[in-house]
Amino acid sequence: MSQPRQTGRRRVTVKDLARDLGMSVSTVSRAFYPSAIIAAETRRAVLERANEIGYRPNPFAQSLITNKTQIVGMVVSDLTNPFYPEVMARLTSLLQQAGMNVMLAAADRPDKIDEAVELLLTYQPDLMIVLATNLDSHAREKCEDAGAPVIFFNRLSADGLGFGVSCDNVEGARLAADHLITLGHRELLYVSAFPGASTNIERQLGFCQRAVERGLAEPQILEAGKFSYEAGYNAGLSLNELPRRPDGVLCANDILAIGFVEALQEGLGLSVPGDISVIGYDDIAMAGWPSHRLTTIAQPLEKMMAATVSLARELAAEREIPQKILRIPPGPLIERSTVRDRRGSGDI
Amino acid sequence: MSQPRQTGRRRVTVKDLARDLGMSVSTVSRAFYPSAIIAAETRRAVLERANEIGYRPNPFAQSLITNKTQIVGMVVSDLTNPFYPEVMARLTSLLQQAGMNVMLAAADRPDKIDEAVELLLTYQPDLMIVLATNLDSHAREKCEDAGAPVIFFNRLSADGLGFGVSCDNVEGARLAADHLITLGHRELLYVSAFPGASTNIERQLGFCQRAVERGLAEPQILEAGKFSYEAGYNAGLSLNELPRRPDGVLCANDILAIGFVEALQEGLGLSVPGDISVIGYDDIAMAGWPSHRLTTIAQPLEKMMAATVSLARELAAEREIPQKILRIPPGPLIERSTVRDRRGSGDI
DNA sequence: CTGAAAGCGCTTACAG
DNA sequence: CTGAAAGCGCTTACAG
Repeated sequence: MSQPRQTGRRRVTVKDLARDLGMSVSTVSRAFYPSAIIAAETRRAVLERANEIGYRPNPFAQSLITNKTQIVGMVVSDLTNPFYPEVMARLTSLLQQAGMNVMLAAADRPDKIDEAVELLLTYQPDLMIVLATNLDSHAREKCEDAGAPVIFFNRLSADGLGFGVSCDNVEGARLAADHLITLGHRELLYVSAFPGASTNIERQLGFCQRAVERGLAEPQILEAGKFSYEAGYNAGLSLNELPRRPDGVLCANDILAIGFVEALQEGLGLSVPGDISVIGYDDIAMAGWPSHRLTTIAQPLEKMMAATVSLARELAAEREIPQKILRIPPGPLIERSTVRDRRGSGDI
Repeated sequence: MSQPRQTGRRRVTVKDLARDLGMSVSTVSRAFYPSAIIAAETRRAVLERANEIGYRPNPFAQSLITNKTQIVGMVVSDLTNPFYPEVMARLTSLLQQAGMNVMLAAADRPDKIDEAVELLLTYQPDLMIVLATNLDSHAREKCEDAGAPVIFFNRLSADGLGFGVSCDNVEGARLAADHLITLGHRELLYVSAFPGASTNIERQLGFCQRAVERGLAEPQILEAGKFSYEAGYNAGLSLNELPRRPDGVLCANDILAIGFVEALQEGLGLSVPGDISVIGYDDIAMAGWPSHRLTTIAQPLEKMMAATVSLARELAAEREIPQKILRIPPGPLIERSTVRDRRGSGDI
């Protein structure tokens, strides 16, 4: 049963299959390329027999010639935000169904991501997908020089170059502002995460913009610094340092919001939504748990992933594609229990 | 700046480097193999120049000859348990530092994992690591036949074959039982997750075993069915169907415990630890959040990962290694706020 | 210690 | 439509 590993039966090659079929290797090889010129009957025979004896072209040998690897590199760094692991698994699964394989580049510290990418590049991925972190322009250029265009998922490259798939965060944040304002909130706050992240920038922009459009003062900003539970918690603890006590807040994302709310409740003894209303962004599974019941803006995840996969297919086919940013409309606002109706509660 | 992709500068090859140095390709090639026979000075010169002009051996061409790919396949399925994403990222990072690259096989449904593995196998990984899911014996054999031994992380193969790295779950669960019993709990319950998972089986075993050793009745068992928040929540809701009301419970893992506790509190209006004490297993970050403050048995994660990486290195070096299971002693019991001292509270 | 040559498993002009 | 040949970028006996 479990033979010594060495002995593992030798992989079957084109030669074996060709001999078996009494054909040349050229012909056999052609059967695997839909656009190759070969008799239909011959192709059928080859494919059938290949299946029987378990032949699959060796992708390494293939890529030596075609310069395509069917490998997509996935760059991740901080998987602490529960939004990403699921995306990662689903995306990988979809990509595999499309015949591509994903290779990972990971680093504990964002500044060490460069090395990881470099190693990955060695395998000449057809393209890269960046998740849960960012790539500086230098690293992005390195990828492109190596022939691998990069797709930024749920975030844009700082310099606006590269491909991108993300939802309309400005619009999503406006939804949040509208919800709060309509329900009578008058003193708004935005809890900011990593200041350089496009998602953060856009959400802040949409939220503030909509607030002044509707006649409120410019919302206050609290810098949490990162998209994490801890950052949200610490931000919550520092609420009292703000010049004015807010009654409605949008956090840069759900995990931040969850930490923020807990700090308000446990640390400051405030009630959410009694004293303050809080909205998140993403609609991660946890946001629906009884312990959080966080009102939030959903991400159009299915559409974002589908867009990413179809972009990946195009890119892998090496059609010359101009860089572009795909914008998906934001998901709806999901009402749960962290926002209260403050109309007629005695404010102006 | 951003030239058309086609034009990307051609990758530099051994030939280029050899010509540049005025040496043969054989010599240049040898410089990259520590065990190859080559003059020290020659090697230095080659390596230095390679670095300057950015030459790296093409791993595809290499593997065609060496039959080693430096690729480790990572099989994942359900990333819903927060225990795994971090392991995945850290492990990948460590493996990369050791010069290996990880390729992912993912599936939404566990029963579709086979296809994903098959596709991955095409790239002839040197070994496989199975995370957050299981592989049936058939799939495992397929991997081994393809020359890729498999390491099960935090779980054992159902048939006990393959390599494994996991903590001593029996011992960990005994710790939990001891803690509960010493603090005066008398009616114990084990909340079981996926019945076939070795972790689940071992934890149940250790817990029950220790309880009867210390003179208690055999603990009751509640079947949650999966390692997930939802499963734990539903199990919690069905607490009243148990013949006897437990006062101390061990859940198969943290995420299950968190769901379980929330159901008790929100659904049944019980107090934890007032009415019932609950212990988890893993010590995921979330267990320490103010909203949960879950008492739990920590996993010796660092050691488990280090053991996995060193096993991976051995396996990649193709030394003939007999299959073995690495057992790490469990981490300590972390006391937080879901267990109460019941001594002298009026029981027997 | 170094170089010329064969060969890994494939694809793809080039003839026929 | 099919086959023989060259070649992708490497490594590794084999001579020297």
